[in-house]
Amino acid sequence: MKVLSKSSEYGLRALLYMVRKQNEQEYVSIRDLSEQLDISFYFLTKILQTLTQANLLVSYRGPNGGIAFKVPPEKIMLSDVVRVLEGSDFFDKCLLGLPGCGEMAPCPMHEFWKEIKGALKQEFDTTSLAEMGHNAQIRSLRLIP
Amino acid sequence: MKVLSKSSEYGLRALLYMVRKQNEQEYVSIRDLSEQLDISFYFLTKILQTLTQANLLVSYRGPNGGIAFKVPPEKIMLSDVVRVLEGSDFFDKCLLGLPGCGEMAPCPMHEFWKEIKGALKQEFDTTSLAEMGHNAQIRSLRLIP
DNA sequence: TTCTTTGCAGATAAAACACTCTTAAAAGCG
DNA sequence: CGCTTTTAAGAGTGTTTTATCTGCAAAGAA
Repeated sequence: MKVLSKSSEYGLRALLYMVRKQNEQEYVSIRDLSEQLDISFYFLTKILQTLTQANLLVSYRGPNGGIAFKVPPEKIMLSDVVRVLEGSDFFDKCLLGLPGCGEMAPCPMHEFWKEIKGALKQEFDTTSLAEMGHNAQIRSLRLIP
Repeated sequence: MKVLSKSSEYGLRALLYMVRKQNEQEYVSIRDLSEQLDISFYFLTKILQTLTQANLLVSYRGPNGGIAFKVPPEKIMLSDVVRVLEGSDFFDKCLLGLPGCGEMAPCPMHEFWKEIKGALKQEFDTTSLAEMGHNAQIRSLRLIP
C-alpha cells in the first residue's frame, strides 16, 4: 500500500530528522540532511524548496545556512505536509479513481471508502511532526537502519 | 491519496461490473467490459489475464467466450484482488518507504501507521466483491457517470 | 573585493508506470 | 478444412514520476 509519493516520504523523513536536531543548531543544511538520510541532495533540495514556499520552513543562504522550521513542529500536522507535497485533494479521492464519484453519484465503494478515508484524515490532521519526531531513534530514519 | 494503481482500479471496476451482470450470462467478453467501462481493451485484457492466472477468474476463448468468476464473488475479498494486482506485501509497507522498518527497528511512524494499516487491512479482508457490487448502479462504474 | 558556502530555478536524463500493438492459440461455425 | 471470434503472450510506445545537472543569487569570511 503505497500511500505517499517519494517526495512525501523524503520530505517527512527530513522534517522528522529536523525535529530531533532542532535544539542543536538553528539552520540545518540540506547537504547534511541528504547525507544523514541517504536521500539524493538534488531531489531533497526540490522537496524542501516546496515546503519553504508553502511557509512551513524558512531558508538561509551562505555559510552555516540551511533550513529551519518557520512554524514550530508542534503546530505542523502530518496532513499539512502531505497536502503541500501531494496536493490539497489528497484525502478526497475515489478509491476507483472515478472523477464523477461523490455523494451525488457514488461508486459502489464510495461509502466504504469514505469511512476509511475519514478516519485516516482524522489521524493525519491531529498528529503533529513534533509528536512523531520524538518517537524513535534518528538512525531509524535512515535507509539502512 | 492514491492507494491503488490504475491496474487495481480497472480490475476492481470490471469485477464489480461482473457481479451485477453475473446472472445474465455465463461469460462476459473483455471487449464488452472495456466498452461499457471506458477502459482500454488492451490494458484491461492484461489485468484480467493476471486475475485468471491467480485463479480468481476462468476464461474461455472463441465466439461467446469471455471471462467468468472461478470463485463465487461472495468469497472473493477486496484484499484478494488487491494482493494479486499490487503484490502480496500490499498491507505491510512502511509509510516512509523504509525497507528496514519493522518491529525490530521501527521508524518514528511505525506504531502510528501500523494501527491505521491494520484497520484498513481488516476492512479489505472482510468485504467481498459481492457485497460491494450490489451497492450501486452500474453506470456509476463508468468513467462519466 | 574576491572566494567559499549555501539555497533557488530551470533544463535534462533515467526509471517506473500506463497503455498499445502484433502475433499466436483456442474455440465455434459453415 | 477455412473463417471468424475471442483470450494469451510478449514486444513496443508514451507519459509521469523520480533523479540529476547546470547556472545563478544570496550571504559570510578572508
